[in-house]
Formats: sequence, C-alpha cells, structure tokens
Amino acid sequence: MKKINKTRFAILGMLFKSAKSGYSILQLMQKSTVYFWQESDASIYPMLKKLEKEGKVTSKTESTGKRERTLFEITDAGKAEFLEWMELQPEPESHRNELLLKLFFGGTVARKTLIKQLQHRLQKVYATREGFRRVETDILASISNKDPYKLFGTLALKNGFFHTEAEIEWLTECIKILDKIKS
Amino acid sequence: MKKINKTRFAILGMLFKSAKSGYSILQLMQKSTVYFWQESDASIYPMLKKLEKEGKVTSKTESTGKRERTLFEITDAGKAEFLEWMELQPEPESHRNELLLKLFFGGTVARKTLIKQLQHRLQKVYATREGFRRVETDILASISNKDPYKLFGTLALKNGFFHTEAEIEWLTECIKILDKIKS
DNA sequence: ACGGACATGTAAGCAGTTACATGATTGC
DNA sequence: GCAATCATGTAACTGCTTACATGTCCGT
Repeated sequence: MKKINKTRFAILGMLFKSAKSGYSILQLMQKSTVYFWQESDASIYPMLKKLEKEGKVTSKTESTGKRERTLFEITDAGKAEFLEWMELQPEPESHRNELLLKLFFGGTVARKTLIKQLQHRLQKVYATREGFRRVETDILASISNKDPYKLFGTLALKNGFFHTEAEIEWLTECIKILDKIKS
Repeated sequence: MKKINKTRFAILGMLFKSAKSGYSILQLMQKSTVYFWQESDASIYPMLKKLEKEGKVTSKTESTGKRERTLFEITDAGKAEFLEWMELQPEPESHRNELLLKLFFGGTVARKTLIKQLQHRLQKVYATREGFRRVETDILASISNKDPYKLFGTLALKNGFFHTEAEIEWLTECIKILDKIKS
C-alpha cells in the first residue's frame, strides 16, 4: 500500500471555504493546526503548483503596488478529491517517541540521566499546555459560536488537553518511581 | 539544525547488552518497542553495515549447517556514541494526526461522516489497549524483577495506557457532542 | 511436500526538511 | 534607516518505505 502525500489535503481543506495565498495558508496552519499538523514552508508552494497542474486549484495573481500575491481557489475537482479523502479512514501512522526509546534503554545509564530527561520533557509539556490555553483564549474565544471552526477547533484542542494531562501524569509518576529507587 | 538518523541508536541500544543478528533485532523491536518505535525491515541491514564501516559495531558470521547468521557486537566507540545520545534531550518531533486534521475540516462534511471516523478510531484504540494488555501479561510478566527491562518496559507501557485512556475519553466525548447536534 | 518462520539483502522512489535566494512593504 | 513581516520560490539532501529478490530450515 503506497503512502500518499497528505499535504495536498491540508491545503485543499484550507482553501475549501475561501481562496487564499500560499503565505496565508502557512500562517493559518501556524496558528491553528500547528499542534497536530505541521508543514514545512518549502512544501506549500510546490504543492500548490502541482495541484494547479492537476486542475484541483486555480490561481490568479493580483498586485498591490509592486507586491504580488497569488490567490488560489479550489475547483470542483479539488473539492471532490478533498471530500473523498474526508471519507477515508486514516491509515495507521507510524509513531516514534524518542523519550520512550531512551527510557526503554534506561538500564544502560544512571537514574539521574533518565530523571533529567523526564523533567526536561515535563517542562516542555507545561509549555505546550500554556500554548493550548493561549489558543483557547486568543483564537477560539474570538470566533463566533455559529462558525463551525469554533466547534471543531474546540474538539481538536480538547484532544491536546487530554493527552497533555495524560503525559503530565505519566511523567510525574515515572519521576516519583525512579526517585524512590536508590541506584 | 540537521535531523539525525535515529535508527542507529535504536540498533546500538539493542546491541548494548548482548550481540544480536539483524533479524533478531527486528524481532525484538517487533515485540517490545513496536508501540513507540518502529523501523521498517529494510532499514536495519544497511544501517548495520554502515555502523560496521564506522567502527561502531563488529560482525562475525557463524553457520549452522548451510544457514548463515551474522552476529553484531557493539564496540567501545559504539557504546560511547550511544551513551552520548542518551544524555541528549530529544528534539521536538513533528506530529501529524490525520484524524484531528479531518475533524478540523469537519465543517465541510456531514456529522455522520465524522462520527463514523471517530468510532472507527475508537475500535482501533480498543484494539491497541488489548495489545498493551497482552504485552503486560505475555512479555513483562515473564521477565524477572531484577532485570532492568522489567522496570523500563513497565514504565513505557504505562505511557501507552495513559494515552490510550485519554484518547478513549476524548473520542467518547466527541461522539457524544456530535451526536447531540442535529445537523 | 509444503507452509511458515528464519535470514539477509538491493533498488527505486517519494516525502519532507534544510538551506539558500530574492525582493517589497510597514512600523518604529 | 532598520527590523520585522509579507511573499514566493529553488536545490540538494536525507530518510524512510515499498517492492523485489533469494535461499534455508523445521515441523507436520
């Protein structure tokens, strides 16, 4: 089973409701989907061109003074492809958790190395939780209740909160257990 | 910052305590780290050769009848590299959650499409939890309490359980919320 | 005799990232 | 005047996966 490029669907989804430029897609992703879907800058522009060649989007260039801006609009073919993908069940994603791998090999190092790793991660997770809270107050709060993005953004965010709490609990417990063992 | 290949560390870690063949590393990963660290079959053998060329492992071929088996042993240089990595803080890993992306674009499709997706995922998560339980009873239970793998395996597994429970809670709540909304 | 596990690899290709490159506009 | 942001792209590289390829040994 061949793996298919999903950047295209992220882009098509962003264009579904309104036309946007490559840059504004990047910005939108940066502030809305960054916690569960990341694209590197370099992947958007080539994919937009590819989608245009395939007839999934059309573009029109507009200028404000000397600055150019290419607006992309999704076509019916693009909408069809996107909606087809929306019906598909996500393929199992391969996960790689470097911290768990290190913990798994924990027998090779001193306990305090592991504890340091776990504590470092704990700080990161706290920061992530703060990030979620900021999304909640700064972005979601400003969206009208009637906008479907409000509901779906809230649900996606809740996923982040749930897993963040799970991770915090787990880290705390791990640290406690490792602390207790004199090594 | 350049991304570095971590397959090498997974391999070095597996070889740290005892020499193994490529095939048995694959098997070991399949049954012990598969839930948080996956390697495709094709990546192990070339990496072992590369590590050998770098002097991080040595190999000796032994034959049982006509079947050959190449055992790899970690060198001091290999151990040094591995231990250095153990001290490093993991880089932030880019995450991509296709289900959340679809949910985020939920405004483009009927509610029942989303509910179907969520329920499908719920089934998968239940299966994963079963998998964890099997690891717990079949593998961990058979390891001596004195073996450090017992402790670290248990902690890694606990991570799986925590996140699995978080995911189940979240999915259940999402489904409930979407069910309530008549669309 | 045959299927499944054992055992080891190669080749091709796509996806994704990093680094590089360029220039305009806005706000301080 | 300068920094930050706006705006768009290319080239090179690495990593990883898929598909392919080959042969042995063991249990039934």
